[in-house]
Amino acid sequence: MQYLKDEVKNRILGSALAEFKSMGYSDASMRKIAKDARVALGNVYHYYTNKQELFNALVGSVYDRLITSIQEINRIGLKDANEYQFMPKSDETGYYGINELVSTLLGICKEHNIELLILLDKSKGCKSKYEDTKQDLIDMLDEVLRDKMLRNLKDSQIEVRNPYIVYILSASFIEGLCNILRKYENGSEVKLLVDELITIFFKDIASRF
Amino acid sequence: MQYLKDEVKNRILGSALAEFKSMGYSDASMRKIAKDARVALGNVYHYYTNKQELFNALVGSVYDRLITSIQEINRIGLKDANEYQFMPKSDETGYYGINELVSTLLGICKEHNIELLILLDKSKGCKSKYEDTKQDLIDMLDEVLRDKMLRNLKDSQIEVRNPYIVYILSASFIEGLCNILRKYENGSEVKLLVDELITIFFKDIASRF
Amino acid sequence: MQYLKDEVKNRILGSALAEFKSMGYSDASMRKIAKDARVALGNVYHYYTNKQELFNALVGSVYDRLITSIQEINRIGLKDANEYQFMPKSDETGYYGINELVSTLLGICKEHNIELLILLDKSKGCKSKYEDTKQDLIDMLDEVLRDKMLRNLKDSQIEVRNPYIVYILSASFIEGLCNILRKYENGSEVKLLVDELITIFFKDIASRF
Amino acid sequence: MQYLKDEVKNRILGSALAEFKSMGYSDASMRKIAKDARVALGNVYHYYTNKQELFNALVGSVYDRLITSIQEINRIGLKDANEYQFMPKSDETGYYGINELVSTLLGICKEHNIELLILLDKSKGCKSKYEDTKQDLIDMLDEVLRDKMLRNLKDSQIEVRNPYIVYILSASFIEGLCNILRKYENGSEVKLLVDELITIFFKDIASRF
DNA sequence: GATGAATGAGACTTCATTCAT
DNA sequence: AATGAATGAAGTCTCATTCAT
Repeated sequence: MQYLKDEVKNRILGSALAEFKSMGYSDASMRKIAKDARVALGNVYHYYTNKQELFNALVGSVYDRLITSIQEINRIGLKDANEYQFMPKSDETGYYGINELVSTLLGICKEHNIELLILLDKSKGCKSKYEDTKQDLIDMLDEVLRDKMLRNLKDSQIEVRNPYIVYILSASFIEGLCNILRKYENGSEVKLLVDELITIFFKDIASRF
Repeated sequence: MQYLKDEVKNRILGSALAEFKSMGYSDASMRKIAKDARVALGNVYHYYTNKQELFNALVGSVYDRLITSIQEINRIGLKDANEYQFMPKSDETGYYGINELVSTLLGICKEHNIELLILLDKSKGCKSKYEDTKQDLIDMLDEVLRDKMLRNLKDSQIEVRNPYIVYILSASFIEGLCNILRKYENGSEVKLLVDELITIFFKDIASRF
Repeated sequence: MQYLKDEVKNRILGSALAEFKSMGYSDASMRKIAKDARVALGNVYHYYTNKQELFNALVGSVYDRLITSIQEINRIGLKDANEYQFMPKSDETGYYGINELVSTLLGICKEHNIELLILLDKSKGCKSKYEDTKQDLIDMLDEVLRDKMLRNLKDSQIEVRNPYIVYILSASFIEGLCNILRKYENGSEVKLLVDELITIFFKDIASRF
Repeated sequence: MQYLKDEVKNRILGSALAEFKSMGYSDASMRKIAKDARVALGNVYHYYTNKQELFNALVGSVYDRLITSIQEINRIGLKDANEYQFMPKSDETGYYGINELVSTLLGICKEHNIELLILLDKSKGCKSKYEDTKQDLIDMLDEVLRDKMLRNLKDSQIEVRNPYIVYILSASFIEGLCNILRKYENGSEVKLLVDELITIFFKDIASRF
């Protein structure tokens, strides 16, 4: 029976993944999820307490992995920032910690491309921590960039009039990531595009301020 | 009574603006709009036939203005594209027609910042032309950039592996605009930030491919 | 001011007449009545307490006149019935009291054709005595016919298996009247058609049982 | 569960039948239907998509059967009419095709008396083909009678002043049918009364013009 | 008297969730 | 475990009636 159970569970998860992806959390229908999974509606509730739990089952681990990485990068970033005066980083090679973030995201994408997209772009209305994932990601990138990029610019005597431009840049970059995820489910093409995106966004960035 | 009428109308519009902004079209509640406007539910329908009409009253004129500009820019852009072989544009000065688009958006922003944001980011589910505004804007920018930027790059012997990167860039830029709108309701600060955003995105862009 | 008042009142009544006729009581809209009368909605309620009162103002006198006649005919009919054994009526000339009913109806029609139609056919949902007018009329006709026609038939040795057929005949006849009223607003054509209808229904009726 | 389902379905249908019969389509309340069926409101929508579908479930098959017959009779009637000059029908035996119509109606009545009544008399406002059933029936009868009866009268040198009298007769007859349906739910009594009604309406009709 | 904005109950309908089998 | 019927709250919208001006 354990075998059957897992098989049903996976059908539900697969069906839910598709529904959440195409409809978003709020407009996703439990009925449709059950139907597409060829499972009775009530049975979905045997496996998952409610819509939120089902959503959690799909994106929870991806969320945890992502948040952990974010915090880790933030922690290291902060440390680096403290050491900054002794060891300025080149903007050419390191892009201020973005690589770490991106490699985390790419790692997640390999197997959980859609879950990541749902988390970032389809979680509106789910009334839980997940709803803020995209914002958290943007904030984290913003923070890292402020710590590092702004210091670099300051060293180069370049004045940044309104630091909110960094936030906007972060948000735009994350949106770029989302669009790549929307278009490509295949990991390798994602990687190529993300690399291009990083270059376009951050190469020689100091010269554009 | 005329005074009262306008006052109530404005309360409804204000309440609706806030509700649509925070909830999006689909999740916005007519009940809540009425309540926040301190007006009986039925009275909202005295002023606006239905939810769609209320939405239309908020964003309709902004939409018309925006679409007109988009079509105008596309028309001119197409003409330029046809003349392209004789007179290549510099990417430094013109930024490929983005300035025209942005000046339109800035004009709208001066007085209808939030309406524009709703149109671009909160219209999902409204089942009308408004629903696609953001996509239309991105597509238009994508088209302009393909026409002009890709030709410039080709002339410079720079090969673009996957032209979808242009679309991603367009979407990211529009997202940047949205974020500026989200943050600043004041027109002049918006203008400064948008100018910075254009520079960061498009200055020397050829060198980053 | 009295002049104005009557003028407005008449506009309301005229508008209401048209609305009740085309929509029936339940589906008639007070808003439309006010609008068509070029009168503010609230003002309708100055002249008439509510929808029922407005309906009453239109059809009340017609109803009273009709009911009075019905009762009168019933009373006489009953008297005739009691005298019946001494003075049998011919079915050819008298049609069992139908002429009296019809002449009442025709009298009403001359000036209140539409009111009569509304009373008979458009009063559903008004939750008052008016709602049953048609039924009352049918019942009255049924009663008269039972008193007289059935006795005549019995005298002629004709057995009527199920006396309910008399009720059905009455209802059909009244329906015929309603259709004439629906089609013709002009009194003289109504009269001609009603006479034909009486003939078709009641001439030689004994021979058709 | 299958038992339960049918039982509930029947309760809903029964409750709806009663509500539509007494209130008519427009004034029928889904809440009341649910309540009288001892079922949650939402559950009614589990069985029937909406009010119209519920109405359709009640009267749809009856409507189809009726319309099919009407068209069939019209088709045959037309053929007869074309052959008329060579073979005039007696009004005594055939009653101009009414028998065919009536036998159809009687067949329907045996099991779907109330549904037929609702279709003919309570469908106002349902915004579908059903709304015109009674009118269709009257028109069909009117057409048949004009084709045949009026020709017969003409042959007999009887002049019909206003042919609308035929329409009135048709409508009255249909109303008679409706009244029989209203009174008797039992099929055999219906048949007897309808036969009487036909005789009273159409026997020797030429002599009454 | 006159205006029309304002009210609120009730209409149909949807859907996440619960429950009886 | 599995089913899908059943529930009920909340959604949008309508309309007779009331109320402030």
